[in-house]
Amino acid sequence: MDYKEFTKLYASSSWEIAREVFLKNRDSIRIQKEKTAVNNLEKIFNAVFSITYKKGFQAMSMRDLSRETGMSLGSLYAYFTGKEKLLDIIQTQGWSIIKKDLEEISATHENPREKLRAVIKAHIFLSEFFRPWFYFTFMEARNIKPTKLEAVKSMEEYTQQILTSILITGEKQAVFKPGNHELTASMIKAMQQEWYLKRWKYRKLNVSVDQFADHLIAIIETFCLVEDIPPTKIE
Amino acid sequence: MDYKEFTKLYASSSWEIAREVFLKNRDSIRIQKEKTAVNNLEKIFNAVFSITYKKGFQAMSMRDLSRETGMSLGSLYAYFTGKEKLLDIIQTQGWSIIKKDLEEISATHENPREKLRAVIKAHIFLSEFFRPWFYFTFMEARNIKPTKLEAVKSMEEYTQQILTSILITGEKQAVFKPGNHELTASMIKAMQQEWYLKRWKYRKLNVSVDQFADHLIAIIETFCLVEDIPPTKIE
DNA sequence: GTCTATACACAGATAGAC
DNA sequence: GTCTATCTGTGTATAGAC
Repeated sequence: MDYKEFTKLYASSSWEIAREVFLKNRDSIRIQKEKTAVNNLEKIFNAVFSITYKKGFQAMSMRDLSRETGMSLGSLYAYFTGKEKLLDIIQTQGWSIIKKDLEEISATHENPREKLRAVIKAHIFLSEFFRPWFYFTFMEARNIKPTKLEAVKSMEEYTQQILTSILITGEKQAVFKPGNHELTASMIKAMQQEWYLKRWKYRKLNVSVDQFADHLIAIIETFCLVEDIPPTKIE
Repeated sequence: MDYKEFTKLYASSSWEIAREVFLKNRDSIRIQKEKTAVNNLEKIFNAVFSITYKKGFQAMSMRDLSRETGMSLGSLYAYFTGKEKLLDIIQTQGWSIIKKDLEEISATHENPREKLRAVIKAHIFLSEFFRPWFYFTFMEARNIKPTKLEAVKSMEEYTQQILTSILITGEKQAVFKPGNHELTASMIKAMQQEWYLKRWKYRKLNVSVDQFADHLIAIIETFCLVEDIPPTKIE
């Protein structure tokens, strides 16, 4: 599967994400009409991403946000009770996107080798499609309250656990070599993260998301596979 | 070489770093006595790292810094002309540390295989020793002015270039396989970065910096080396 | 060299008209 | 549902005593 196919099958649109946020937070949002609310939420999120990419969430003032969205200060506060709540909404939704799609994909494949490929690719493709959400959740993780921070860390451990268990299962089936699977899983995560943290670099180098994912998989398969079956034989 | 040996050979102390900053910025620092200035600068840097690790530089107030250092607001402003200047000093010094030691090490080895190992390890060991500097320069890179930001990006490209050229030289000498070396170098950098961005994870997993570095090198050598010479044969 | 006290700008947030 | 006008706290930075 390449990125193009992926987007057709899995990715929900930016509007659908905003709608999900609206439904989840109806009690704290003062707007009644769904269409208005969802459209403006979408506008707000895009503005937040655009501003914070350059200077971070703390440095973004509500006046910045007002200018970028074209909405007044007063209006903004009808969509969230305060700046902190806005941060919380985006963070929570970000982690929710990651978790949902990753679980879906890790359930669909049987063979460990294919499963490993599918999960690695899915995560990279997701991070490409929802790059602002991924980037934001990572970079602004420090700004959330300690209680929520624990949730973030366990989320990191959870997604790593998915990879580790694939490697362990593969070893039992003699598909993968023995080794420190936990550490290998960490390295995979590190490389996946690179894609959304340093996009400017890959745009400059003219590396596509498909190339990037294939290269990562080549490195990991060379390291993990018992026999080096040429990649063309499967799929 | 392991981490313990490395620290004996290369790393300059926290005090020496502060002294270097003092000498570089004598014109903007209002304190005359070297000993006083250097001691306080060291205290200030440690306080900045401790506070910003939790909430970021923008969220750190000068009052926070005053509390953490035990110095008054007025005193702090004798060491730097403003908060922005403080950020600039730390960023500049951070990049300077990385550049200096990396150049030194990449010049010391001849054989491409050993050179690749040495450079990879050196970067990881450096980031362990100066973790607060590395973490800070990465996480707060967004807060610097666009002109300086270009310098940061070219720094990233420069360190990557060191790795790429080792891989290219190695390919010419038939030590490394052909491939997209630029992309491989990127992946190495991504994994190196993981060490200082997610230290909490490796502390929890009980992974030492030596283990981490060896695992990274094993992955990369398995992927790049023409023949898989057992690692014990060299060094 | 370091302190306390203070100036002044700008942030987040709300009230109330439309 | 959205706007403008405004309140109040906190931030950076400085003046001037010690």
